[in-house]
Amino acid sequence: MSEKILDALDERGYRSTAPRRALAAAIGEQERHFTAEGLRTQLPPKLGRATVYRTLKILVEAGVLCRVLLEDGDLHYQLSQQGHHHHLLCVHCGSSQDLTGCDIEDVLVSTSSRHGFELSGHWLEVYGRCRECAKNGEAAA
Amino acid sequence: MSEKILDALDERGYRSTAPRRALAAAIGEQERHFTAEGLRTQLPPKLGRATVYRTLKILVEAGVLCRVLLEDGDLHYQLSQQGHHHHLLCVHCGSSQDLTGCDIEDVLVSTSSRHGFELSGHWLEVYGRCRECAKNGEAAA
DNA sequence: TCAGCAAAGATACGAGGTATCATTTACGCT
DNA sequence: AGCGTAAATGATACCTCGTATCTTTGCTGA
Repeated sequence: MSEKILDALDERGYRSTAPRRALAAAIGEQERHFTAEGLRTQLPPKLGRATVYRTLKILVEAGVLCRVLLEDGDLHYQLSQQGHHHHLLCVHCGSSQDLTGCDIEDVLVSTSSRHGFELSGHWLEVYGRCRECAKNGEAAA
Repeated sequence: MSEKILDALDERGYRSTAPRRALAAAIGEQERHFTAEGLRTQLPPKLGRATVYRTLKILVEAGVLCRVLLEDGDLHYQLSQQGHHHHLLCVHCGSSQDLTGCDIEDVLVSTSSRHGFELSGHWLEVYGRCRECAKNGEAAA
């Protein structure tokens, strides 16, 4: 996984450095969406704060990572599908799945045009319970 | 307009104070979504920063205001329709319209359930050009 | 191998927001 | 109307997240 990240950097002309390799490795180990500061705690303290933020920014621009907006407004990061997609965020266990084949585009276009609105983009996050938590929750919720 | 804000506070048992009346009046005058700091510049400097943030928070919880997420990640506030709705944000002139009668709910429910996901909420912002800007833009864009 | 430029790390800064706490003020009660 | 109490305020300190600056380090192509 971390190789894919490093390759993406390489392709864009970014240099391969020790801090970036450490970051790529750490990101590869994340099982969930994560924050910049959370990631930092899993890295050598030597690795500067600015470097973490700089690298995350680059990776988002490169499409390797995407931002995830949690229900409480916290901004997290996670490995991304290429291209446009949305997230199903489980409010119970915190997991997330990517929602590809998003058919809301069509609805949005037609709804917007009814308002005379010429659509150029949108941001959507979906909150709820994932399959696992919904199943377990039937008894406990 | 500001009376409606004050009434909403009263209904919830909040006291009517001079700072709150000033805030309500200022909010009533906003023609667009605004930020906490932007609002503050239109208020007597005497009025504390904490008071502004505290009051905005209360008003969001009361449903009087809603948060608007701009495309660049900035968080703004604006007077809200009661209940669930979304925003059409014009990236050109900065205006916003509320999008009621949102038919994406149905699409979301069915799409989510295909993933075994039990939907509880969502956050959607739509970006594009409003009728005015689209019209003027045909020549200039 | 070494010059040049990208990147790192340290640090300071800034925005936006919250916690604390002493003082002030609204308002229900009599 | 006056009073006691709890709520609200304003000042201030603090926190988080992120960016700007600047010197030093180190990757990489010729």
